[in-house]
Amino acid sequence: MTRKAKVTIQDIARHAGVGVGTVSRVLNGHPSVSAETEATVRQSIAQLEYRPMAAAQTLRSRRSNVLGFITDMIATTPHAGQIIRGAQETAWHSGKVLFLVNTEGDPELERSAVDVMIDRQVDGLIYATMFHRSATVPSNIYAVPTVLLDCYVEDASLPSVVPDEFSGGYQATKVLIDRGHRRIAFLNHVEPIPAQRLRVQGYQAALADHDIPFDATLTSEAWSEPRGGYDAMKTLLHHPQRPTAVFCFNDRMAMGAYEAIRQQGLRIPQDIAVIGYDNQELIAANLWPGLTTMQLPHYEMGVWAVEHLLAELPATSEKGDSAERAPLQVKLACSLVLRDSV
Amino acid sequence: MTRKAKVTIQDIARHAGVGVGTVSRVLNGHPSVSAETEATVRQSIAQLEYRPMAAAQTLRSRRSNVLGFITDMIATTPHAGQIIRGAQETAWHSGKVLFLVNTEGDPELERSAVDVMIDRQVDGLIYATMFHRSATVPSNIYAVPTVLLDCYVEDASLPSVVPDEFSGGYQATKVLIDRGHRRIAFLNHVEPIPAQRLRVQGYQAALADHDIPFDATLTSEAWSEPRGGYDAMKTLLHHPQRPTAVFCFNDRMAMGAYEAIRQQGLRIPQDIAVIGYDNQELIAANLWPGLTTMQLPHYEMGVWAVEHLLAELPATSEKGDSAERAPLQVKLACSLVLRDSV
DNA sequence: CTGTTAGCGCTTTCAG
DNA sequence: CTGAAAGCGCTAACAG
Repeated sequence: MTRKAKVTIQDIARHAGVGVGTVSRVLNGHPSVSAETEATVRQSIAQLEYRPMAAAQTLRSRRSNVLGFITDMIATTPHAGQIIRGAQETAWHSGKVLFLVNTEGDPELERSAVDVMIDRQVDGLIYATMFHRSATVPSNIYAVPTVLLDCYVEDASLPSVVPDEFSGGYQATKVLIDRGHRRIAFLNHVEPIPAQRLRVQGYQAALADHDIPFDATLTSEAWSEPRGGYDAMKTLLHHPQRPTAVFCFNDRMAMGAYEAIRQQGLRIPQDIAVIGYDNQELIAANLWPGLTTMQLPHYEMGVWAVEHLLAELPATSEKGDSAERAPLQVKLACSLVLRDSV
Repeated sequence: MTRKAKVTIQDIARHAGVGVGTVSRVLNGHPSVSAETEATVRQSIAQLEYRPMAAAQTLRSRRSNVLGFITDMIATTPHAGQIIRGAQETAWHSGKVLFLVNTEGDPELERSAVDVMIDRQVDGLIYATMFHRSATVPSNIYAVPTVLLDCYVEDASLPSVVPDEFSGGYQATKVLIDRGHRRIAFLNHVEPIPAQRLRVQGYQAALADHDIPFDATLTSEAWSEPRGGYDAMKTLLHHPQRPTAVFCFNDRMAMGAYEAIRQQGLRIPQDIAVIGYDNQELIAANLWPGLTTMQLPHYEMGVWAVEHLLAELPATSEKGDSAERAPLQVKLACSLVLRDSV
């Protein structure tokens, strides 16, 4: 294997008969280069297959064109993929690449992950969690432009993007209402996480907007697993005035609800309509009948995070200290995935 | 925000009263430094909270301590997470970090991803696919130490690590045989991919080893989805000599098989034992009864890939041109996940 | 064992 | 508009 020596900017300069400065200028799209010179240079670049060495650029310019992605989620959830994909694709289209570190949520690891990112001069950082929640970030993260994904800090000192759980809960409920249902049960998760609080609020708001009185006996809380959904649904099925529809906190609970409903000899959606949340393909698409559910904006959050990060970056090098405005706290809409359970 | 000036190796040298070379030496664990000097230097480093700048190190030493991870899979499968996690964690423990690029399998994108990796001086590359298959890699990948993950190139010119599908098929079948079953059906996938070919071979081998004649009427092929499993199972259930156990190509098919079995009023595992493949938590753990299945070595493949890559890297800088031995083609075992369906 | 000295490849003044 | 020159922070080769 011939050790093909690295082609440097010097080689291009020589080949094109110009100075290295000029080559650098065309490389960086600097305006003050005559069209003619630029053409020559570009040709040399193409001919010698020159590719600038990132480390040298970073050393000199202090910008790496790398974004750090720190998360606690890779292992745990199939959602992770979409978030990362959204982030990575968006970054790629801007000529950036992603450093990925999975911390499993270990604070010490998070801190050193941030340090490592800083050592590598990342242009910005994305801190993502595996489910929508309040987060505590390592303090050193403030040294780098950062956006929080699927989480937020209580003091809103960092921009963040999360799903709009309230409107998701509202929408899901409205689908049921629009189908003519009036007795709509809600099987909620037990832990007081944002999704748990907000989805049920959306549910109540939708009810209120359609003059349906809220009936507390139609709601219950359980672990958001098939088993929890099964148990909760079973109980609900014995309600003196059985609901005609049920909104489940997530698809896993819906899976359990399906089982309870089936065991009772009832049909979905004729006897009871079911709607879930999360659109976990493996469950939702494969249940019978297919589960109508709400899709979380994973991909979109990944996109937003990177776009926002890039927008915040100092356009040129030293100038324009950002206007110190309050960090955006963005909510992205969840979308309805219609199948056959309503 | 006070723009805290970067602490450089110069500052440390000055602070510790030594030359920069010495500082660099302790940083890189070079042996020829007196314990005393080293202590002083380390103290200065700690005191000034010095952290070396990666770009400068890379520029000078030509090693970035970064590994590239190119894949077509992020979006598509929940398996991806485990592979990435295995790779990332292993890399992290060796002080490396991962560049992640998802190509969706687009060859042109793959090629430029490799170029970008090279520009960034990655120490090595992992090329991972979303399911075990033969791959065609961009030719420029040969410029960097690379290991293939969950795929291989036909000419075996690159090291690769894949699951041992044959032994997995064997094991799964043996579990059934050990439970006393003799009429064991096999619901295979239709596409001629390695898993499809090898799992059934393992199945046949296990049968043969236990003096059970292979009965072709007990095997069938369908799309590896719940629907395919459902249909195939339904047919099988009308077999004049009904099987007492069924080995499904994957958990999705098993899911369909469950439905067919239930509709027939049969019980799992009393009337028919079922074993799947993939251990897709969402399905396998939540089916009732819990599905016994084979776990693919995702995490382990990630670990292996990184370890192998690191082992191949030139230990020092220029020396030791690797012995040009044939690239390893490794198979990693699948493991049994016992639940209640057998 | 350790200080000094070249650069690594590139960007960015500073003069023309 | 463009060439020349000065480093960015670090490592490695070379003298001591």
